[in-house]
Amino acid sequence: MKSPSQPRDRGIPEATVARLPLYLRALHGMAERGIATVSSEDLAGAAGVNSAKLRKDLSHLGSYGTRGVGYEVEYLVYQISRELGLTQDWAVAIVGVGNLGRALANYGGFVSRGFRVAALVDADPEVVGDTIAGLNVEHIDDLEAVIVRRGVSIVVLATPAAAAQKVCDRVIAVGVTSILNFAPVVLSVPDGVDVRKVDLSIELQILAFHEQRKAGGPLMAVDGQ
Amino acid sequence: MKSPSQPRDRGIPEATVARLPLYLRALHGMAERGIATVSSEDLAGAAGVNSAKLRKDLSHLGSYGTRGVGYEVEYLVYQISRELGLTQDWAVAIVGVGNLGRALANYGGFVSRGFRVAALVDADPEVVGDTIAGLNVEHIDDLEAVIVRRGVSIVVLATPAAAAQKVCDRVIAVGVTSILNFAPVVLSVPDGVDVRKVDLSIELQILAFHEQRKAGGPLMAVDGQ
DNA sequence: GCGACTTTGTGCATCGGTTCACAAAGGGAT
DNA sequence: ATCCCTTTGTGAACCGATGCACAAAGTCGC
Repeated sequence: MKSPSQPRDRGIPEATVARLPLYLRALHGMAERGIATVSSEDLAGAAGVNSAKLRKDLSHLGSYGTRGVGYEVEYLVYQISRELGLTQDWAVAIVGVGNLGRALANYGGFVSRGFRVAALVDADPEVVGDTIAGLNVEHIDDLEAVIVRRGVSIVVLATPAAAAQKVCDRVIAVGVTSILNFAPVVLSVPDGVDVRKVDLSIELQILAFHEQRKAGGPLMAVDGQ
Repeated sequence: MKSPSQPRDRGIPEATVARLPLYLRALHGMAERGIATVSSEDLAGAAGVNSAKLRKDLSHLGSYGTRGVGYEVEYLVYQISRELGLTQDWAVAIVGVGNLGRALANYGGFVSRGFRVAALVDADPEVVGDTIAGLNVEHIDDLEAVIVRRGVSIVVLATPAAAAQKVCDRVIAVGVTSILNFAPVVLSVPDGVDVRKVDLSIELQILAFHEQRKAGGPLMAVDGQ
């Protein structure tokens, strides 16, 4: 009783969602090299995952493969893009134009498909008014107005830790529900708001942990207790 | 028959390892504010996790709490730091000094404790020889020599996608087993090498997915098939 | 010194995610 | 038209992580 070739399941597992962009990237590469169809085995290889997992992931979107053949690259690109919401474009605001914010603004790669940096905002009068990556840096006092005027729906927080929660509260107050946080703080947000965090320091610490393990475990402390 | 107050379990769950830096950050904040002891409830709150989870995480390191009281902040900071390997300092090399690499080099915050940027490497003759964040940028041809000479054990890849795998192979060849990858590619590495990846584009795509859901699900395509 | 109170550490049930392994489905050759 | 080969889609077992709920352990006041 299931209609075939239709996205049916509204509830896609979070782990699957996190991998879809990976598949999409691999597929884009294949499309560029003129590959028309791909098997789950090959695509999984390119994305660095297990083929069974890939098939199960894709099965959550619908039945888009052909048994005995594989998946049509272009079609799959479209389906995944649509599922991820990349067929529309998203206006992103970057708040905090320090080292990192500036790098993000200039880093063309990450706004490749579907995303557009629509505003830069900072508190430092020294940088407000500057043009970075073709955009005028606006003052933090105008935060709400800028968000609304530019139709921003995703905010990237690249402020100092101390300012992040405040900015976060303000953008949520004007309806933003998606935040990418680079500040090293745990943001507290109401239900319905998604926060993803990127913390370089944490990543390094995790690496250090494993590195230490490989080097022979935590040093046995000489002190008895 | 278990010795109390000793780190006993050599196998700490990966999920726990990923949260330890979070606890550590919260604890540092508390130490600075002069808080001497903290309950699992409070610490969990500050780290944004459930208190049962926090207690179970800490229990993997040993029995460092006092029932009826809580955890001693300074002591716990030390134990977690030691477990994560932050009592020694780690020399980090940043390969690729473009927008992002430069921002990372200048971003003092993330090298706060235990980490030290020991080398910057790039392929562009234009930037080789420049001084960034007090460090001389060295040429990619000298990559291996620099890694060895400076005792680098963690490499941060901030190169263009096309160059990442090559650099990765080379640093692994001279013994590096911990890599933090910012390039949007899936690195293939031998067993025993840890790679963690940070991909801004992927994070945005995940946010877009949820944002679209909130806005009423993927648009029902008008075309029948 | 004792009892009430607080908070840890953990056994257990549960859940989401991964992996295996195979039946079902399609394509292509003869 | 039929058979064989390839590859998908998925049922089911497994595995790690989560969260509840409580006994054990310790503190503090009297």
